[in-house]
Amino acid sequence: MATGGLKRKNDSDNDVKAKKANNFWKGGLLTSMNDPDLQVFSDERITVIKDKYPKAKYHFLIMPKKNIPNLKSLKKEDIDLLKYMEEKGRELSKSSDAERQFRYGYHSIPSMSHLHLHVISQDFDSPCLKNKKHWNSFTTEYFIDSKDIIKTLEKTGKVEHESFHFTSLLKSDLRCHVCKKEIKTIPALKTHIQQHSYQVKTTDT
DNA sequence: GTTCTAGAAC
DNA sequence: GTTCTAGAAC
Repeated sequence: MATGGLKRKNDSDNDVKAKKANNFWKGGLLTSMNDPDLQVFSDERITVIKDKYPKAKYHFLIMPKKNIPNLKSLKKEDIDLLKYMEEKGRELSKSSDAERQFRYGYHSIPSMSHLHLHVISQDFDSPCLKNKKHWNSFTTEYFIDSKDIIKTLEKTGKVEHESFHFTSLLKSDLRCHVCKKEIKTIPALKTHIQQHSYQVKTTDT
């Protein structure tokens, strides 16, 4: 049928347009980098912004000015830059709240383009933390410590991993990051972690 | 990455 | 009936 062929062509055109429109958000970090409301620090090598949808009381993103799309594009020559980013992150968390526990790391499979180091306090106390993917992306091995990335890069000259393993981690059962207890739902988990709020301070360990 | 919302789970 | 999750977004 003639209309059949025409319809298919229009559909595929629309698919291409839709895909473009639907993927536009992936570049959002480049816009956020230059947003004065989000930017907290900038020098010749890096820009630091507040995460637009923070998943804890303190949640920063540290990005190189140099265009590094993802972990896979890292080269040995970037080791100093990665160390500098982590160091800046530690300074920043100390000046934000020296008593609070933080982690410094990368998502194994980030949603957005442009390499970004997460600097995130371990209270996970935020209305923007809403679902299983949010939780598991910061509390399972999906979150890779900066130190481990640097170690791997130093040892092997690259950072690569099997994506299926990490994708499946996002679907893991919810577990408290402090006491490892399994909690059935996000609302129950959010209530539960409040009782650990004193433990995610670094003063009395 | 978020928003929206259908329908699963309770 | 309400809470909660999970998949589409043209």
